Amino acid sequence: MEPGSEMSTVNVLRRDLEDIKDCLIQLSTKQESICSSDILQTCSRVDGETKCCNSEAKRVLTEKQDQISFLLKFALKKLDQILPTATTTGQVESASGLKRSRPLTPLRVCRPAPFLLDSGAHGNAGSGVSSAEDSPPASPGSKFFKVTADSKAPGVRQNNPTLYMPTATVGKVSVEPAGSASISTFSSKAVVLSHMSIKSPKKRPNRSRRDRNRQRCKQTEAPVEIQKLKAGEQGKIPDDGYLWRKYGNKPIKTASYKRGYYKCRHFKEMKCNATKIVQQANNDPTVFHVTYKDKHTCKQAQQFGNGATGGNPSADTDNCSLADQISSQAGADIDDSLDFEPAGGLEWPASPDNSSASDELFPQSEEEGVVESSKLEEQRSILDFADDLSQGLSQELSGTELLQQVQDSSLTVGSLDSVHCNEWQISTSPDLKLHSEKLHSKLGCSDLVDAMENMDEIVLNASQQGSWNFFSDIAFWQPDLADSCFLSGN
DNA sequence: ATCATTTGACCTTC
DNA sequence: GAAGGTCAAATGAT
Repeated sequence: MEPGSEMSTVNVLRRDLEDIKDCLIQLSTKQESICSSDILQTCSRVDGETKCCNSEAKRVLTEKQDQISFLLKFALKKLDQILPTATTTGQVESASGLKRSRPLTPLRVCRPAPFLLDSGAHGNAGSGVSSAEDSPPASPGSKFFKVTADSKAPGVRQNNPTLYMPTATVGKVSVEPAGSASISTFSSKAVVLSHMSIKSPKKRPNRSRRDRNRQRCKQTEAPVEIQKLKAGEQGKIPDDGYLWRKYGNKPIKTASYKRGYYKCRHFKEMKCNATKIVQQANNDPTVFHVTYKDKHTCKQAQQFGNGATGGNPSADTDNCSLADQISSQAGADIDDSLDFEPAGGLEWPASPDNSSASDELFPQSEEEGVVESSKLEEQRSILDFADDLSQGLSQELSGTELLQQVQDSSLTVGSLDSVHCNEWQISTSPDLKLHSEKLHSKLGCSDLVDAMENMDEIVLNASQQGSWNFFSDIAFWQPDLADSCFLSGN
């Protein structure tokens, strides 16, 4: 891939994130309207005065409210952190004269209505203090679980006694049914042999320590790129266009699936050091996290132009960048996002060595080029968590779903009927429709849920085009960002 | 026979 | 000692 086209993909990704963020802000407004809407005020008042309101329905609604509030806050915070860091890019951007087309929208956090808080389940009843700020719901069946300070999850630090995260895998904390440990046959033969005091017939000649260190040193200096790819045909590992040879397969303690190790097929005759490690995602077997190390120096690199470390030649051969795809979707109406491109014909800085352009944008901190496995794990954790967040948002941020739940919960008191709900939906968010249309024209999606799903697609497309570094490099460039994304509170 | 994959020993790091 | 990465013999597929 040409560095320029990769950068334009990153630009598009940024714009999409900004749009999604704007949409989230709109929804936050909507959520605030939920909290203060006459409908719920009426419900609460009636409940307080006549006790005729369906308390179970209110509890469900409250829980939903809390979850939405928390997710909104989390998403906004995450996006707020990603966007300014990604678009500011420190010296790089200022040096190249890049300017934002519009200022970042300040973070807005919705507080659920105090009157909705039950004293039993959620506490803070009547206190006027938001529960979403301090204690997201953790009721049975909730999408949240509690992480204590001694957790090994990334982002969990001392002095942060409690935080809440969506369920499923987060860092090294995973929620799995007891007894689900995989049965490994690894080293079984060795165990038997050692039991029988028989030494394994396999014996490799010892390499000198200096040679091994030299090799390891060479490996750790290799540039690393993480991509997240969808399964190929029949659920097999995705084809990235390069020819690889598998040289290892290992069960990993924290992974449900074995990790595959691949070398460039020309590693011998052309001394190509490119390798990749393929790990199937725990929660979604159709998703593969592929870690590319070192560049192809073989004929494949010449054939495909070898932009990124592992690269994705098939994406290069598409001759159609993500920007092109979205532009074609949006037709002529790209509007103000166009001036987000480098002004004055300036190009994004290209990597002199033709490696991933985002290496320049998001330089690795500390010892440059040295990638520790723990950081890779952290990146994977972040990617997994992004999945969870996206899924959670898709499920929870549906206003219509919430409305449906209200309507389905036998709340027939006073004005809480479908007509008023619909009116409320229209009236409380006057800009939502406009924004949705904008999103629709740009991304081909009609509402926030679609937007979030589309985000996955965008990210997937970007990853296939070698731009996954946009996210993964953020974790390297600013590791604390990954941490802070997980923290609740201010 | 050749090539690719699997397997488990060996290695380093933590 | 556990865990993960790599090597090369063993095995399987064509």
